[in-house]
Amino acid sequence: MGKLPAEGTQARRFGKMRSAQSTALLEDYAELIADLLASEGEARPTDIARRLGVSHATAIKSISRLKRAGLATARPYRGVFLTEKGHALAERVRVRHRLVVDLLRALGVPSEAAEADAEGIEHYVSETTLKAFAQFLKSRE
Amino acid sequence: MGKLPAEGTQARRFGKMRSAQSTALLEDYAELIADLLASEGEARPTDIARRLGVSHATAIKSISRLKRAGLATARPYRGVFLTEKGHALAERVRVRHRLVVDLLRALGVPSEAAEADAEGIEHYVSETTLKAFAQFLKSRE
DNA sequence: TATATTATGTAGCCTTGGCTACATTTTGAC
DNA sequence: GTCAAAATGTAGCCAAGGCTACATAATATA
Repeated sequence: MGKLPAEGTQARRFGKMRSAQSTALLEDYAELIADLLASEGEARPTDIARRLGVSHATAIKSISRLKRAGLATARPYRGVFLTEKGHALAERVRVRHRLVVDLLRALGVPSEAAEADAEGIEHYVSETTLKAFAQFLKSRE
Repeated sequence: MGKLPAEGTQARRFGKMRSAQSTALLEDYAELIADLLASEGEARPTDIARRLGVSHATAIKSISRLKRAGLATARPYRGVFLTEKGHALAERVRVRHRLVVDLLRALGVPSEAAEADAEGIEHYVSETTLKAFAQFLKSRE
């Protein structure tokens, strides 16, 4: 059976997980907005909503959270843009996403599953683990 | 840049992620309750709360969700038990957790980071990816 | 046994992140 | 330039999952 870790250790792990969970959504929005800006030249709430599979009302509400977090700016009827901080986050997320997908692929996970699973996994991978992933991929070349 | 996947594909991936997110907590509770039952002979709300790092009130509320989901039973002041369904879930989660930790370790992630990250990652690993993990580990022996 | 401590349970509040329904603004087609 | 369609925004609802504060039950100790 899963021999129990010390109470404090276990509580700390779960706490870390909960905080990762709360930033996961912001990360996804930032990454998607960056992608839309790059490929379409603009990021409109309706497109964001369609791509995330949520209602436009939900997307708009989340966008205002991004604004509150200092990650995005948006004026009514004028699309969404990322702040410096938002761009930096999006870039970090993009790199991490790529790394997770590449690792899964290297382990023999089919592309579609790798892309889909990475969407969830990426938010919970620590720097330490990311380094190990990169190392492993490099050693494989 | 992250070339955008087709709209529908992307929306489906995010939807899957959201549904995984909503079961993650139930999975964690089931696993922890199983561990406590195995090692202590009982699973008390206060212990569960301490191990998850939440208040006992939060734990009790979550336990009632487990009951509603048919995963657990509990009578006032008498501890928490798992139903058949709850046990089955806990067992599946335990196996998956082990596999994820072992894989991370095999990739060179230090134990503590592997255990901590697995806590978040495990909920988002598909059957397909799990199989690939097992295969990879086997090929390494 | 009486009492203090600990565990459990309840109530009520908050934020997040979904939704629908409705109002308003912009845009595009005539 | 008008008017219909599409996009955007607002309001209000819900459940999940946190919390604190308070009440009650069980247990351990003097």
